[in-house]
Amino acid sequence: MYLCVVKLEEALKSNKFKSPVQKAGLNVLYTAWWLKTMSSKELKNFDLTHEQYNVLRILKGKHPEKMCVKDIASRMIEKNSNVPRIIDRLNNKKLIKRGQGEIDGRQTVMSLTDGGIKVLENATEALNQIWDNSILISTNEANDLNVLLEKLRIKE
Amino acid sequence: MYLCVVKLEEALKSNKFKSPVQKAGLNVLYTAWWLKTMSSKELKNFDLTHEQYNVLRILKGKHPEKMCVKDIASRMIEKNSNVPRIIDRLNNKKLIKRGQGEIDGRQTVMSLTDGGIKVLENATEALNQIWDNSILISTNEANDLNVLLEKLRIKE
DNA sequence: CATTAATAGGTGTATATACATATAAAATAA
DNA sequence: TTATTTTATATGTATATACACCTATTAATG
Repeated sequence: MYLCVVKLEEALKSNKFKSPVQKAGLNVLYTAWWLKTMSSKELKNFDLTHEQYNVLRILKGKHPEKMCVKDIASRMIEKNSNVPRIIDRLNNKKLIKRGQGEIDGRQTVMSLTDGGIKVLENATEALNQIWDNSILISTNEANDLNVLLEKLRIKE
Repeated sequence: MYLCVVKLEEALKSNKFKSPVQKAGLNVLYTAWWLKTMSSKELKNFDLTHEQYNVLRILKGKHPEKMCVKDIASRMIEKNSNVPRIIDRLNNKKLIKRGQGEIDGRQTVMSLTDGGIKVLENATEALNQIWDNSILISTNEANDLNVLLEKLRIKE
């Protein structure tokens, strides 16, 4: 199974990398796909996509305060996510409630419903378990990884 | 601009991470988005998406040999890519030519056209330059990153 | 105040992802 | 050889991404 492949060379059936730096970039892309696929499989049990889960998690951070679309968007991992449409789907499933902003009439504001909180809690527990069981690096290694990834993203 | 944000805490406007390991996972996801967005902006100049470029690059690896859909799919970074449809678009743009497999009649086989080679070369040059200018880690750091990412993907 | 500019969000389109199902050819078993 | 299973690919659908453009407000400016 693809999810168990370790070496990037095996995963991409290639060992022609321009440089260790290019390989690291491809390795980040592949690892992200690996993480996302693993998470999505679990979230499917809760009828959630990765992005829908992400919006619920963000709303939880301010609960019971309401948040507007822009605030949510700025906290998404993938910044080009189309939040209004993800919101639509969560609203259809009654996991959030949505209304007009009272101070600023342009804003659409939303907050979790009780059902949304419940689903989020269960999904989070399942997801944490999957990550704990599947990501077997040590805390020190995780810290090193965080340093390197942030170094990678530095632009002068 | 988002693309210049360094710290994950800033990027996600959050500093509530369950653990360094969880943060590392989110960091991988965010860094992948960062890399993809940067690359896509450049590829747009060549009327290519990231995935279309990926297929061209894979075909180049065997050129002038033909490759079938399955072979291409197995080399994609994102394994759930729907290769037949990406192929369709490359074929419409005449960057590849497509035909029936001669040995195995089920297969669709394709290879780069001269135009495809040209576009790929130009896009690759531009992309390499962007990566070289934007990813400023050292070779040693890249090697460390590769080790850590592969460690992260180990399942028992 | 009236006009103009900026902002928040909605909507449309092309492409991609994730996954289920369909179809035809090939491999295998009976 | 015929029937069955497997394999390679195509296709359909729901959701997401990336981005352009539209509308309603709010903010800024003369």
